[in-house]
Amino acid sequence: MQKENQNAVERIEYELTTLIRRAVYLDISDKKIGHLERSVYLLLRHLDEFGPSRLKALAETFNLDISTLSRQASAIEAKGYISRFSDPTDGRVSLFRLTDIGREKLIIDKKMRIERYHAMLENWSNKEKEIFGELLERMNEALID
Amino acid sequence: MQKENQNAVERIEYELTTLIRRAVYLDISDKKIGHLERSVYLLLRHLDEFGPSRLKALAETFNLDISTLSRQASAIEAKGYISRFSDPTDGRVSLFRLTDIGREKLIIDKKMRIERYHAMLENWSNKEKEIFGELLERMNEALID
DNA sequence: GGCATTTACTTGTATAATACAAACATATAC
DNA sequence: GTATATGTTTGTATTATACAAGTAAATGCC
Repeated sequence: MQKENQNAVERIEYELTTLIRRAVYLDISDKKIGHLERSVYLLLRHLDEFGPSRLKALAETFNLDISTLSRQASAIEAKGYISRFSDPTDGRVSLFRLTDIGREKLIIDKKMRIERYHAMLENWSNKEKEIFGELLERMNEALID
Repeated sequence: MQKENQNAVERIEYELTTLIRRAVYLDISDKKIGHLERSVYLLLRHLDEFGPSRLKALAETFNLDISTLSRQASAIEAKGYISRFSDPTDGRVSLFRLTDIGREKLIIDKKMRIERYHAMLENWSNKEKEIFGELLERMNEALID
């Protein structure tokens, strides 16, 4: 039993390492899903899901330096996908929210991503997809430090 | 049924995107597993598994430009983890193989990675781990273009 | 058998994402 | 009201990457 368990974990380690390499590549290749960079997609998705956020909170969410988020957000703002407004209770804070254009772009890309996944997983049963989603969610929980 | 399927795929899309962000972060953070960079680990692992390889083949394996692999390999060679020798049948080709030190480093890091995964997945049943490994492998198949 | 073309790799250069540190603006504490 | 803390921006350095030019070796063709 110990041995089987060892093998299963070893396989997970191997496959996850491979998956990350392939997925990161896919994201920057010609076959990239949609039009938004992964970082932009994640930021828009976060604002859509959690509402207006400040830089510091976004940096923590994405495990990136605040300066990095500051530049990312400025770039995305320049594209018109998010807009900035001052926190009325604290003049130091910039809050960002999705613009209508940003929401539209997000919806389009999300749709494309989901379609791509549908195609990749077309020969999986519904049950398998459900289980995979659940296990991935648990894996993500486990990845939080 | 269509709806459930849709939700399952949506969840997979969401969780995978999140997983990639977390895993990439983990890899460069203080809590990084082991001592080797992910790229170095992957290269050593590949040489261990498939034997001596040339740059072009490695670049294709990792979906990276040959020039990138050339620099990576030189750096890893300088650390003494791999060594270079000429293909006796083709003087243009450099072949790389693991050195004893490289193999040792690989074994150490692999062990640490597997231990970390063991810890993260400690409350998963053996059956769940097996299924997750299998589904990840199928996902990786699906990610090949 | 020697020149043209192809192949494998290295090196030069540019770009993008990132972190860290310094600067700046605003808020809080005493 | 000044000193300190907080939130953000900007300057600088580093790293990973791609693309293009250069170099060395092999292959093809007459």
